[in-house]
Amino acid sequence: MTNRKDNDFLNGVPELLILRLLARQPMYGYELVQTIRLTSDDVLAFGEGCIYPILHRLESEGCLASRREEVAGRNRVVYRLTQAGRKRLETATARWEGITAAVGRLLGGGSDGSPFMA
Amino acid sequence: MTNRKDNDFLNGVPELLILRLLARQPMYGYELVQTIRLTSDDVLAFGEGCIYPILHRLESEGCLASRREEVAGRNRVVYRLTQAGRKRLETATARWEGITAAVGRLLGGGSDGSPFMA
DNA sequence: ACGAGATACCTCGCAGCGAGAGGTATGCGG
DNA sequence: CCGCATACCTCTCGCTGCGAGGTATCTCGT
Repeated sequence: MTNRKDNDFLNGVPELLILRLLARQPMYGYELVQTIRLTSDDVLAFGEGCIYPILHRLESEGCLASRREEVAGRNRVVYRLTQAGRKRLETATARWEGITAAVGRLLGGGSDGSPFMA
Repeated sequence: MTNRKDNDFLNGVPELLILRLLARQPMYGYELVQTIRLTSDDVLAFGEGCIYPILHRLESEGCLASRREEVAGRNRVVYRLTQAGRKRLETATARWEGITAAVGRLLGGGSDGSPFMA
């Protein structure tokens, strides 16, 4: 109401996290959503409408493989990382680290002025 | 070619960096663009079409104050942070740190499984 | 027995933001 | 004198995450 958005502020991050979590162990969509929300203490709270499309896209790109599982009459689609997915995770991680490092440099940057027209 | 985009991957970050740089010292738009690009070794390279609108918006929101400067026949609009801007910088910084911390936790997270359905 | 809520999957449309192209003007170096 | 760097600006496009909406089953409290 007061503010248009409350938590936004990211980009490509959902994909990175999905990749990373699936590298650790196979999981299903709903579990990923909860895990991200719980582990981050609600700082990161991607809706299912954000996660599922990414899952489908990553699978169609060969980064994930899925397998249906029947647990207590409930249908789960469990995803695991493929080799291509592992590769994708590496580049995504590197990118993220590069960005946070750069932002950190700008943020923490000493009292010295800008390198432009020094 | 291969990939549609080469460097995207952020959100709200430009605003944060502008705020932070202006907290250090007053600067003009073009200088901000160059400083961010140079300091980050081209990792972060926001175009002018990204920076100027943010500058205008932040000023209209009272976070920045501008002053025209005539240097060698060249017109510069120098911005400085207001008190409100300082406040905004604080919350934006806190937000960014919260997010990177959360992502780091997810990324580095030990071998222990998800806290969901432990 | 029944309804609410959690589990589990899915899709669609909106809105915000950054990217990039395009546009103006001046000063300086080759 | 042409082009590049400086310096400002605006507009449109496309991507992506958000929220709302939709289905179905199982469980727990009442």
